[in-house]
Amino acid sequence: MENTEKTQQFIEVCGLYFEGIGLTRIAGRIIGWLLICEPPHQQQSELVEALGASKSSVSVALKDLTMLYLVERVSFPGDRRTYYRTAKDMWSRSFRARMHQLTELRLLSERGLEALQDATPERRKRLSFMRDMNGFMETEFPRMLDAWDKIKKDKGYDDL
Amino acid sequence: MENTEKTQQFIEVCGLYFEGIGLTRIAGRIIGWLLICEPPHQQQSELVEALGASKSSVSVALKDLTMLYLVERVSFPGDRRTYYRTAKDMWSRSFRARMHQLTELRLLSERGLEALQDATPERRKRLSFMRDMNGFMETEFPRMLDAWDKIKKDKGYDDL
DNA sequence: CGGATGGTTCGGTATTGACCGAACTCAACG
DNA sequence: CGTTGAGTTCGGTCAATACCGAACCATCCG
Repeated sequence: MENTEKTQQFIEVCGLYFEGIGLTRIAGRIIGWLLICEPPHQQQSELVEALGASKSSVSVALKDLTMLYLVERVSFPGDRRTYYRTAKDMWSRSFRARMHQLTELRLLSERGLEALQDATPERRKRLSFMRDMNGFMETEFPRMLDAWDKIKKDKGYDDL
Repeated sequence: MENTEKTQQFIEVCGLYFEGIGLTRIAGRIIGWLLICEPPHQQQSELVEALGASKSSVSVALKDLTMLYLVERVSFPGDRRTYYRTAKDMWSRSFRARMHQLTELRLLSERGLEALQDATPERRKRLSFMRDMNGFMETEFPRMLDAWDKIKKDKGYDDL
């Protein structure tokens, strides 16, 4: 497959971005590549080729990405090879993952409040605020996702 | 200041949480401590004492946290020491930081689309979707924050 | 049974960076 | 002045981990 200067850059920036949010650089590059490649499903050897990474790195990165539901495995009848492509719900999935951080924060605040059970309301205020704000976001977030789901259909993105 | 088993645990969990989202463990512990301490403003030496960390680590962690607007410096007339406390807007600040990640993702997708200028719409679809979804979230997110801002007032959290 | 192809696991290397202790700077005060 | 306290900067150490190459496993063909 062709590989222009610009696509190459795109892949690198992807690598850096996803590395920045906690994945590895190679995993990020894989995502980048899977976002632009044709066809959209690729086998490991193709990724190795396209990214100039080692078989082993690609193998483990794909396993991680699959675990995170960012990438999914695909197979075709009469072909024993495994292909990979960006997962159907990868984006809403990662939004939900982020939402989960909200929950963690709320739980954290509740834990703190428990530790300060007998303290004055004034002292507990910082934690109460933290709990309430994250609780609010926790309920609003799914609303946003639902709203997007509707728009998504209208825009003809059903299959993504 | 007293330091029970439970508060100690809270601080450690905070350390781990914030380490998990990209800060250092010590920075996380500082946040944890500043969320529950009395008075809510502390000087470096008190943090060193409370957390059992070194002066240097606390110094650099506080600098980082201050740069990120998660913690702010406070001073009092007639007292030349510097105190630190959780920043007034630390939570909305970190929400906005997260929102910024949405923007980065959208820009990333636009970069990819540019690289695929001459490709078929079908091939560009993955990136178009990514751009549109993040764009949508980018506009909805501030709405959520505004909504919270109103509720916040009603709940008597004006000063946080 | 080879042998080729596709993929995983393992050991080692090299980089990164968090943290600490010690040395240093700077003020204020005796 | 020197001393004390508050804070920063520097150098070094230690732990974590991303990545690679090589060895290994499995499955299908001739």
